[in-house]
Amino acid sequence: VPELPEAETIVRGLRPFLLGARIARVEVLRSDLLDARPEDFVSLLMGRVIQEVDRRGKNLILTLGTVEPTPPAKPASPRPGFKAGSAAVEGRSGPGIPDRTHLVVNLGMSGRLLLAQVEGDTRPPPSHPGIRFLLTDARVLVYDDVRRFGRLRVLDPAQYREWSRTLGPEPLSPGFTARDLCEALAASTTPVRSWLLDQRRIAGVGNIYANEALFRAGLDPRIPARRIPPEAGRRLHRALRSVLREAIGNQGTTLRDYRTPDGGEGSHLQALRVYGREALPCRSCGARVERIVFGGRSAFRCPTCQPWIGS
DNA sequence: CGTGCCCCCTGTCAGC
DNA sequence: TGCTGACAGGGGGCAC
Repeated sequence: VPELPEAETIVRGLRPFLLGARIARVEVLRSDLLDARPEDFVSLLMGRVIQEVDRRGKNLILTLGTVEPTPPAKPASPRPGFKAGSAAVEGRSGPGIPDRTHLVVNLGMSGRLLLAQVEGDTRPPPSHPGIRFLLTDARVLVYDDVRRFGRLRVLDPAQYREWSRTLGPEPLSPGFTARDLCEALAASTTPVRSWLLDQRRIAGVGNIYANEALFRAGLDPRIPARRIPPEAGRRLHRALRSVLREAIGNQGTTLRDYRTPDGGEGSHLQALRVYGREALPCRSCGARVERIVFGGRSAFRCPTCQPWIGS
């Protein structure tokens, strides 16, 4: 489910509860969720403290700090000339263990990151737990995923930068301009809906918001990217940003699996203009919305509001 | 390198 | 009621 607005909602919901928490133990129940060997995955996370909770495209990013130095059992009297810290500050990190690591969580179609064992929690327990992160305060962060299309990986800072570089710009960042979009569109012949889904081009857009943005911009999803004139490219830029912002305001779109961190549903479903509305009247002109399948996925289009451009 | 197709996996729903 | 096929928010691998 999770596209950018859903990932953003999850991050905002979890952040206040996770910052500063320490991972005491990690249980891998479904190792096919990992690329790494389970024992390596676990050892990279054990004892670490969650310092940041963020998002990159559709991915959730937990930045984990070095283990805090364990206080010595008996306070050793500092010897003269002892440099405070060099060993202690590194904590348990030794050769090959970086100070900071990033846990990258791709939720696939049905992944959820849930905080369980919380005081007074009445939500049903995770139905398909895949990875359990046991925190030192007895709470448990659970990665739950019915279809197991999700992936979790731990990257050191250099690997993280390299991975992040393979993703396109964040569509909501101020640095992502209409001009950038127009120039990038001009370089490809692929249908614009497929173009928008490619994470290397823009990070975070999935099938729902690609279709919704194209409706708002008045563009047929099948138009080759490079045939979109600059004027329409600017409309698409504005449409993308507005639909993503509105969806975040609505806490995302719950079609089926997606839930906000507190177990609620995102309310953007009712705001959708074309996605999933095959044969229903266009909200703007009343014409029948049509479903077109290409690139192996459904696209939705109002035939009058989204005319084919030139040919 | 870019593009299109298949597959990963489970659940749900429409149609017979 | 039960079976079968289509389809679902994603993305990696492979052939062309």
